[in-house]
Amino acid sequence: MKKLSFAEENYLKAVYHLSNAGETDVSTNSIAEEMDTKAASVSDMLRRLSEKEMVVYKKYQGVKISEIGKTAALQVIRKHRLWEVFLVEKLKFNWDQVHEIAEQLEHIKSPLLIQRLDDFLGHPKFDPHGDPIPDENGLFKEKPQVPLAEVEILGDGIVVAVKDTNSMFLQHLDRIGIYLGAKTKVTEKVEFDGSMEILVDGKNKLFISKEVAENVLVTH
Amino acid sequence: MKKLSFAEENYLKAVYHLSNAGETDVSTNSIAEEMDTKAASVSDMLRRLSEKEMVVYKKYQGVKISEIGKTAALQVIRKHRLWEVFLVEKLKFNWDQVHEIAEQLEHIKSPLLIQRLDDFLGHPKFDPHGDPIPDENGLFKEKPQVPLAEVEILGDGIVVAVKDTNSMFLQHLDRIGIYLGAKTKVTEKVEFDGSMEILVDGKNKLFISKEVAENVLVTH
DNA sequence: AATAATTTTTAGATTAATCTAATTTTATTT
DNA sequence: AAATAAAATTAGATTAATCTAAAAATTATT
Repeated sequence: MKKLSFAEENYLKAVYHLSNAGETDVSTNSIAEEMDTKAASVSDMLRRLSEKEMVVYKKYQGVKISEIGKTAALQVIRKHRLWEVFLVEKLKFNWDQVHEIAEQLEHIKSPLLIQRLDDFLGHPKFDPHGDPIPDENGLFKEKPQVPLAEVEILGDGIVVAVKDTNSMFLQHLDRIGIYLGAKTKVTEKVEFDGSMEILVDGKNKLFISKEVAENVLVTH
Repeated sequence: MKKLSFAEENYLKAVYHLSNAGETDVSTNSIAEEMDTKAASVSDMLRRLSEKEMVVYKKYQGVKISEIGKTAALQVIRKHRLWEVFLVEKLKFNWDQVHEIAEQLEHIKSPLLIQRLDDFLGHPKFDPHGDPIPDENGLFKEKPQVPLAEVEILGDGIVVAVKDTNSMFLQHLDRIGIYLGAKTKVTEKVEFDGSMEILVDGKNKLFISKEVAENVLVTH
C-alpha cells in the first residue's frame, strides 16, 4: 500500500464523510461541492483512487470507499483530531481556530510521531468538537448524540458535539455561553419557528434559534 | 510576497545553508548535490525563485540569496528547529530521530501556530543539536563554537553543537557518551591520525577519532 | 590561444492535479 | 417513449516539479 498524496488523502476523507463512514454511495457532484472543486477533477481523482483500490468506482454510478480506503481515511481523521486536541489543550487555541491548522498537520507522515503525540495527550477519546478519535486500528466509539432540536420539553442533556464546525458558528456558541460539557435543560419549545428556550448549567436562561438547536448535539 | 511551495522552501533553505547564511555565491551543482536532484531541475527552480525575487540569479554565475529570500529561509529554519525542540522535549524523541519529521513540520503555514509553539516551549534559543533558533525577525546568536579537533591540549569546553547531524553519527555519540552540555577536557592529541583522548564530565576517559573530533563543537 | 573537460542551461517528456468545454450517460418530465 | 434536464466523463490545456539528452557557456589544460 503506497503512500497517498495530500490531495488523495483529502478526497478519501471527503468520500468517507459523505458516505456516512462508508455506508452509502457518494456522487461525483457531492464530492466536488464538499471539496470546492470541479466535477471533472473529481472524476479524474476517483479513477486514480480506484486504481489504488482505495475506492470502488463504477462510472456514472458513484463511489463506495473500500476497506483499505476506510482504514487510510480513519488514520488521517485520527491525526486531524489528535492535533486538534494538542492545539487546544497544549497551545491554548480556541476550538474555532484549530480546524485549518489541523488540515495541514493531518498529512504529516510518521506513525511514531502520532503514537508519541497520543501518549503525550493522554490518549484522548474525543476532539475539542466532541468527535471521537479513532485508535491505531481505526476503532472508536460514538457517544449517543441527538440535536437539541429533537430533545423533548424538560429533557436534560450534556453538550457532546457540534454538527457544524465553521468558525462563525463556534464563535456564536462561545458568545452565548454554550460549550462542550455544558448541562442543558429544554424549558420551552416554539413549534412555529423551531426556536427554544434552554437552561445552561442550571442557571443561564438562553433563547436559541432553530439553526443553533439543530447543530448542537447532546447526550440524553 | 506570495506563499512558497514546499519545494521552493526546500531550495531556499539549501541556498541559505550552502551560502553560509547568504555570504557567498552558490553553484547549481552544489545545490543539486545537497538536494539529491539533477542540475537541470535546479536551473529551473532558480529561474522561478528569481522571478519571485527570492534569489539573485545570473545564468552560469550561480545564485545569491536576496534579503526577502533570507527572511523566508530563516522562518523555515525557525520552524524546523522549534519543532525539533518540541519532539525531543515533549514527545521524548531522541535527537537522532527528529530531523526527518521536522523536515515535514517545517512547511506548516500558520504564524500563530509557531508563536504559540514558541511560547509553549519557553522560547528556546537552541535546538537539540545546539543550533540557534532565529526569532520572528530572523535574528539569532551563535554560540562561539570550535571543533574539538581544534582545541589545544588540556583545553576545556562544553559540547554545544554537532556539525554532522546524520543519524549514525548521533547514535555513535550517544553510545560513547557524548551529549550536548557535556564538559570536555582534551587530555591527549595524536598528531599522526588526528585522534585524541578526552575526559568527559571529569570522569569518563574517551578515545575519539579525527572524524568525531572534527564534528563535535564546543565553546571554549 | 586552441582544445578538452566541466558546468550549466535549454529542449522536450512525464506525472499529478487542476481547469474549461464538449460529449456521453442517466434521470426526469412532458 | 421522446424530449429535456441534470450529472458524470472525456478531451485537451495548464502549471509545478521533475527527468534525460543535447547544446551552450565557462574553466582548466595542454
